[in-house]
Amino acid sequence: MTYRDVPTETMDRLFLYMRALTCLRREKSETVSSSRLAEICNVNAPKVRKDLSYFGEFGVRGVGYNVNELLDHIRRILKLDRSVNVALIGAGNIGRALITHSSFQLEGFNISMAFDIDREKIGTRVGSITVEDMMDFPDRVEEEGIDLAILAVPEEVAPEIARIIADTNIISILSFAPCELCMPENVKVTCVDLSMEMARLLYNSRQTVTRKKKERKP
Amino acid sequence: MTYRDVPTETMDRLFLYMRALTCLRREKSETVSSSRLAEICNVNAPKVRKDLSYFGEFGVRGVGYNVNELLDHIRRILKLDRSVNVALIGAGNIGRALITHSSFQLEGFNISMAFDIDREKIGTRVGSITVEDMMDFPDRVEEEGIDLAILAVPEEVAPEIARIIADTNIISILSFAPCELCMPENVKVTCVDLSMEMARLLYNSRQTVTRKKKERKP
DNA sequence: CTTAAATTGTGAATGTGAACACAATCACAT
DNA sequence: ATGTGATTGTGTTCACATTCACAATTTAAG
Repeated sequence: MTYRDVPTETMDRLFLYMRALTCLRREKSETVSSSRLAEICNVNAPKVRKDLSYFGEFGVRGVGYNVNELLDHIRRILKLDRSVNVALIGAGNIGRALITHSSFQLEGFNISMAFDIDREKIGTRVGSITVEDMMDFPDRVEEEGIDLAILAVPEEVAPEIARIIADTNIISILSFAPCELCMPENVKVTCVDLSMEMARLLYNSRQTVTRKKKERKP
Repeated sequence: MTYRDVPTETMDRLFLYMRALTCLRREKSETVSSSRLAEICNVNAPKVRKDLSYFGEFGVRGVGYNVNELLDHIRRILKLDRSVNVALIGAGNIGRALITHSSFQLEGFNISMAFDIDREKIGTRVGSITVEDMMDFPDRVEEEGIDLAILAVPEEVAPEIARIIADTNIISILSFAPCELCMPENVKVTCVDLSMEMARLLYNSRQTVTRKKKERKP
């Protein structure tokens, strides 16, 4: 099932709603109103309602939305109702942080394998995972059914690694290398660039007073 | 100087252009055409030209844009022509990764101080920085003129730390805690949630074939 | 000097998303 | 039962952003 006439922006916000609902569930909230949900996500209430209404009538008038129910609906819409297998490439500082920190292991994403090209690191353990040889990556990925790769290697080796990934059937890469990766067209790469986030953040803080307040993109 | 009638979206894309230009400069490119810049940023060429034209005429017809010159212009527009002082709070795995990894120390952002509440960590060195006591944070921040704080502490202590920050005049926080922080209205918080990034990425990869290609938001 | 190729800058048209007001619905108290 | 307060769902209007086509300008070659 694909949702053809749903605005791209709405689709985007669904991920925000998902995160907020996950928080609310953790806090044992039973129901949530559109205005509360909007508040958490930094949007406005009518937008929340309109967004949700594209997919059905999930709320109860006069009451609000059932947190668990709505979360399930959204997860199904976003095709996140099955858990996702993630492979980490690069067992350096970032890699270790990602595996160790529980907050990244959120809801259905589990980093189940780690790879490196460094002989020193291969065979060592990070958390409960043993670092494997990057040479074995293509075979192992197919065996284990990996959906997504996290690229946490130094910029210099990123292109080399990229070539290895390109030969597998992985089509989703989350990269920490601050550069363009050369990839086949069907492979989607998201580049995590914290300095860009900081720049945006800083700019917006500085504008708060002078500029008409406007909601920020997620 | 504020830019009143510039679309929000244009403002947002400026950060993308900045990153791309930084890359290009590193690769010693002298000039760049709108189409090449568009390619790197995953947008289209007319959009790049229109965006830039809101701020002046930076290009040369028949030739393109001078990389250095354009980068300077954009940095000035985004008020990033002076370097930004960043304080890290939390000297755990993430914190260490941020300091160690050179790619985060990008262009004008320097993490110059680190704080923690853990007695064990205070006084230790991370890279070239000595971890200080969080109790001293308010004073030290004022002394050193910190523009932005990175919050890389476990979720449990995040609210406590948030209160300390709230009493300083820091108005920009980049948080790795996957939860809402209670902050005064004028303080902007950007929450880095990698699992949400992963979810978006995965959804978009899966849609590539069935859905009409559409540019992704930055 | 003239022509061709490349590339920017931009006004007008088009498309898309946001806002808003209000009708519809529900829970609950009396 | 019935009214009241709360909250959702949505059609319409409006504002904003994107696209497109083309004029303007530059470089380079003949």
